[in-house]
Amino acid sequence: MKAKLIQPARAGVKGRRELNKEDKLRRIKAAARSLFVKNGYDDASTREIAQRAGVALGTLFSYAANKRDLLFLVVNDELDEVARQAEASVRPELSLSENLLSSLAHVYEFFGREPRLSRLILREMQFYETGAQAKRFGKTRQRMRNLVTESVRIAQGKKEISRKESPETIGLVIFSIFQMEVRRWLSGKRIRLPDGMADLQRAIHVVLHGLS
Amino acid sequence: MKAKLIQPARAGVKGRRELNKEDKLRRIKAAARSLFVKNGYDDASTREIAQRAGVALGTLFSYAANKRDLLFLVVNDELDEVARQAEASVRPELSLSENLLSSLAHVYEFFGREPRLSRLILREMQFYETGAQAKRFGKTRQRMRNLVTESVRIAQGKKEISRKESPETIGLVIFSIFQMEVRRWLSGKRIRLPDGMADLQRAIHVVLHGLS
DNA sequence: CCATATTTTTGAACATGTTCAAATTTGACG
DNA sequence: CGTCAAATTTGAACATGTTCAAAAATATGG
Repeated sequence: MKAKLIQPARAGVKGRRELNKEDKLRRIKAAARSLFVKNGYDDASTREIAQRAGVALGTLFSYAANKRDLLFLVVNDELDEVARQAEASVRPELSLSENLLSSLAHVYEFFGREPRLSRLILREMQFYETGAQAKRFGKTRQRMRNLVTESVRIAQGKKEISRKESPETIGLVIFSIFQMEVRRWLSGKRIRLPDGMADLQRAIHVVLHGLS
Repeated sequence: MKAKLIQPARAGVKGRRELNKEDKLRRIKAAARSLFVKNGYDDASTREIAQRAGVALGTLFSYAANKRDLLFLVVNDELDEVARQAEASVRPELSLSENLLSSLAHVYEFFGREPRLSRLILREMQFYETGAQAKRFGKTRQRMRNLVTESVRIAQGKKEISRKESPETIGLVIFSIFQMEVRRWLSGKRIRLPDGMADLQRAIHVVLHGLS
């Protein structure tokens, strides 16, 4: 392993090289996004994406390891922002149900914006772990799962729910339900936010109030 | 729509044509299965599958609409059998927890047999609805979901659990948890049946006994 | 500004999924 | 068996994801 021979001239000063890269990345993201949405994953060709971004075909693959990674490249920034909003919406004074629904509403809103793209994401993310962008995606999902667990912990602290089970176990159950509900919602013909949230609320209600 | 001009000579008598098709289908299934398991989905080439099955490349695509359908072609028979076993294991005299775990154990056993293939199935099935084999897969999944709902109905009939929620709603919640647990199990490094079942049991326990 | 090293871009080349017109095989009927 | 029509198979042809050696662009040091 050789050390890098060249460092940026001065911190905070961007050379031509860095500026060009940033601009290319922006163009590639925009081109990929619009074609994924317009044509779907399989019918969005890398050649057309490259052309629309104004770069050669090979350049695409120096910005994303492969086509799947290109998909994650498109959405990872947006998902980070969604996770941030979700985290910000948790309040200790609210009930568990209220906290869960207000956090997860941000995710529903995001996935509902481009259902077609969202289906691609949910399909391609399954068991996909290699590639820088996929790793980043996994981190964001973990943040969401931790957020649910944290809401559970708060509720247990207020004795709103039993402490017989660990917050991690309960959080995992709720997060599982959430993930499958989102998939079910996006599988439907008409994708309306209130319908999806109502189904989610009903499912969470079953867990919170139990079957005894 | 023209009616078929030619019918089999006599019912129950198979001509050369039909026999050849059956044999080719068997060979194609076997070849596809072994290469999917050995190389994974992406690295199992249709050319190599065709060669191993002793047919031309084009023939493959008259037996399966596309590569994904080829994957389902491989497992649909086995999954039908799994669903049958799961249905047969439900007994009215058992507790809900016992019924659920003994049904779903058959599915765990199946997916645990070839984890690599199972991951492919779970990934490729998401939001995939076109193609004959995919449709058949969906039917089998629905059977499993109905089975869970039926176990819930039995438990409600015996007043083992509350009737405040419909069996469908409760069944969906449990089925969601099951589906995500299987995925989580198959994502792990070491895939051991007892571990997976223990996690599933813990998750189901949370729902059954609630958080009040 | 020049020479040189490093980074970045390029597109031809390759491998693979899928299509389809032509060739082959099979079945029906005299 | 010979003839014809339908079903089935074939593999060349095409489009697409991905690689990589060569070319171009940029930074560094004199």
